[in-house]
Amino acid sequence: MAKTSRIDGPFPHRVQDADRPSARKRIFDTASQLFYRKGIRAVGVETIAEEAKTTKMSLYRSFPSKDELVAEWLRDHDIKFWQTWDATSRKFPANARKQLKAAFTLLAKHVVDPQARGCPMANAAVELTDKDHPARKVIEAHKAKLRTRLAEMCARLGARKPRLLADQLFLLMEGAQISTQILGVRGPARNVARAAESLIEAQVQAS
Amino acid sequence: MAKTSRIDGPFPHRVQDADRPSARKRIFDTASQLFYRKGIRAVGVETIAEEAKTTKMSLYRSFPSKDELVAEWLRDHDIKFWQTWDATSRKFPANARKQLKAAFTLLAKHVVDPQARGCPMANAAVELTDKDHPARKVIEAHKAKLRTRLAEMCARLGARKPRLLADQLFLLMEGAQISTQILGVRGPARNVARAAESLIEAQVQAS
DNA sequence: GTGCTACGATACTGACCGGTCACGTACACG
DNA sequence: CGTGTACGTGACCGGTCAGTATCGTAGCAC
Repeated sequence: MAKTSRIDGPFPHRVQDADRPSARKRIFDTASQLFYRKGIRAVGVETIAEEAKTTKMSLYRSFPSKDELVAEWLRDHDIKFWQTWDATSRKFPANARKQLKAAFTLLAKHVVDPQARGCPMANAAVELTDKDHPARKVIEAHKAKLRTRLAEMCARLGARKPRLLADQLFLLMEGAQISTQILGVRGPARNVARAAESLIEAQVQAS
Repeated sequence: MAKTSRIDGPFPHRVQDADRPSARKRIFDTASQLFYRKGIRAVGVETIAEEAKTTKMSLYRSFPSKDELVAEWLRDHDIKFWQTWDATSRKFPANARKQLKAAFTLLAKHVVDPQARGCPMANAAVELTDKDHPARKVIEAHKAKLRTRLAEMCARLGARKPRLLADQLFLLMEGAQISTQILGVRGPARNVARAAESLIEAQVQAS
């Protein structure tokens, strides 16, 4: 409850060993990795603290609860996701078709990484079945935004039914993320970009 | 370890109250429901036993461990899944196109059920990150079979690249299952059948 | 110096986890 | 009738869970 610093404190008060990151940052980074790799429920707070070379008390000084730490992790993922998304889009200004293609190329690259374990948001949604878990609204907002953004792009590239095409592309993205976790990098996920191409083509060419 | 009856015993030895199902069956059915609705890790063996109106001991008399109970649940799901699949296919003998369409109609119907929480197999894959969990090989075998079956259908309906189309359809199926858990029945999942139609059409019409 | 801040160490709570042991009993079949 | 089987009861195991309390201390600002 008695929270102190928000992000990392106004500035690092004590630089113990040269530029060792703050306990909060170490905990957050460690938790992010472990949650993604092993799953949320599979990782205890004690494990996080040990792996971050600190103690459970430091964890609870920086985060009100494990659930909030999870939500915080996903909020951070959301921010980084859209940063990457926007950076990729900026490479092709005013060309929604190429922007969309770039997004799928990026996804295809991620999905082929053997380290990858799908989408943190979707995975968390599967694990956290409790409707009022603080992370759930983060997840829902993230995916709703993705859906909207896709629809905007589809509209800009002149799809006949932008929202329909957006939903179809959405399904491909989610499908690719989940299927790597089961059938690996040689599974169906590697054809996600071509599937997107096919769906887009079907909606832009003259019927 | 000391397992006794396989499926339900040769025949019900003791019919306590009229036709009350065996403890094993009650446990299995209860566990199946709870695992699906709340998630695997979220449900303890004690909870299962209570809900099944029996005790933990009866659970461990019928199943060697919780992990094996989970695997058993998924094996059962696999069997029922293919029973439904085959029954649906039989309605359109020698017409792969209609069979495929029927499969997606079935999926679309399931995905619109507000009770549904996606695919038990995929969800389990997300939860059970341990590579040598007994359930993992069940999951992988199930999805590999699905991929193969789709490819066979795509070949039969005359797709130009059957395995590519199968993978694309696979992604749609997985995407629909996962996205209902986040964006609900009004989410992208409701357009899964139309997406499939579009992908199939792109591969059968003259290029 | 004083005070404040960030952090580490350790012990602890109560609840729950998967899994086991020992015992009792109702019922079917020979 | 006795035997075996399926099942219920309740206590129990060691371990882990999230979360808390207490105390000590190193470094900064003033």
